[in-house]
Amino acid sequence: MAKKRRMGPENAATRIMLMDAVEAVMRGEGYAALSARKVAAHAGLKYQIVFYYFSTMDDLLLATYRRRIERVLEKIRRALQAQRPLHAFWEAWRDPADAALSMEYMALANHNETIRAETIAFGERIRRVKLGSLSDQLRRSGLDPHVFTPFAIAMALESVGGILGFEDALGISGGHREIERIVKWCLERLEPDGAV
Amino acid sequence: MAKKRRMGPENAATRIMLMDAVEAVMRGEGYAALSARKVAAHAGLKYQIVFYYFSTMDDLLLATYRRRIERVLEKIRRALQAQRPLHAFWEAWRDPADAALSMEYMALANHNETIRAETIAFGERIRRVKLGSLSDQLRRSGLDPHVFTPFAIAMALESVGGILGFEDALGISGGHREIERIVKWCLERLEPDGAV
DNA sequence: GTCTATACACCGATAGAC
DNA sequence: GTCTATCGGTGTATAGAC
Repeated sequence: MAKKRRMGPENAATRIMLMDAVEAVMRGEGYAALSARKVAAHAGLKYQIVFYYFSTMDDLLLATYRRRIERVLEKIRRALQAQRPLHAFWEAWRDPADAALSMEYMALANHNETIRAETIAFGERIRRVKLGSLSDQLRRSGLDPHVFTPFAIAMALESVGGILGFEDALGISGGHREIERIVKWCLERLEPDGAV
Repeated sequence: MAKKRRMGPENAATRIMLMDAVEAVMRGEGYAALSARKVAAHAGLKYQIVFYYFSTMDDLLLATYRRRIERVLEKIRRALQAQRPLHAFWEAWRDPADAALSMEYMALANHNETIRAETIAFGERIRRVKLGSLSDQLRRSGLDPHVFTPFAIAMALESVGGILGFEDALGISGGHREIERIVKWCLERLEPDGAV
């Protein structure tokens, strides 16, 4: 795996800047536009620097994706520790800022083997985090616990929130207030205001 | 717009083959891998033929996307004319075969202006089709019609079905049976079996 | 209708200078 | 740590032969 070429340290500031640049390029122009030249230019450097810190472009992409996964997991964990976890989860996920980037990585996962493997593992970890936090919360909702499982509810919120965020990012807004209303209605039933 | 270069007719068989090839490449390798060379090779021809039928690569992509939009709309229309429209819609949308391709176009819409415009217009048309078909069906469900509007329900099904299809395509299956159960439970309430 | 020939830009990656 | 120089490969697009 390791190339003979000499490589920079893992904790260098430039290394971080390059990963930031990857996300900036992906957000703005999509993963197809990713290139060592563009990434380095975004950081104000010559493109060869990329290969000093990362052995291949794929390595750079993977490192950036892993960093993002940790950040997203942390965001979810924090939301699930709120007084009303489902409400917090919904608000966090609905953010359109990350929707475009998520979509990009999802498309990428379909044909890039390393990103795919990472995405599947990511899915497993998300599932575990959700299950651990929501089980107790839902027992008092009065709904059939064999139908409305914590994971099912979390995934429904995640799916609808994700699509909503994507459409917002795209400039579509038709029908969104309707959706918000139905989601809020459901959340209120699952997590009543006073019931701590 | 029109280039001076001579161009082939709109109804040529090769033209269709090239659009088929675009979808095949996008499914297998993603939109980043799209190139005149790969598309033509997939059709067993030299890459220059692409520029005989399409003035630019962007033109080819747009024509292929428009064809797909019409097909998807037709699929939805057919589903909504079934005895139980929501059930049919769910089954149709859950198909993982198209999930990868949809994801690809969604990511593309975020930074390709022509695809974005087409996607927004597509969203409007879908909305109209749904509203026209589902309004009557839902009046007898006994649920608050101000909360459970036809469009909101259709979008919920669409979102969850889409994510499920994507995960299936990726090889993730954890939790899917749970989701299926909750969706089926909801559908059964909204569209009881005997109630034609 | 499809091909060869040609143009020029950009890509990832390496070796070695400073 | 970052640069210059250089490599072969691939990309879009055009002109013109068959």
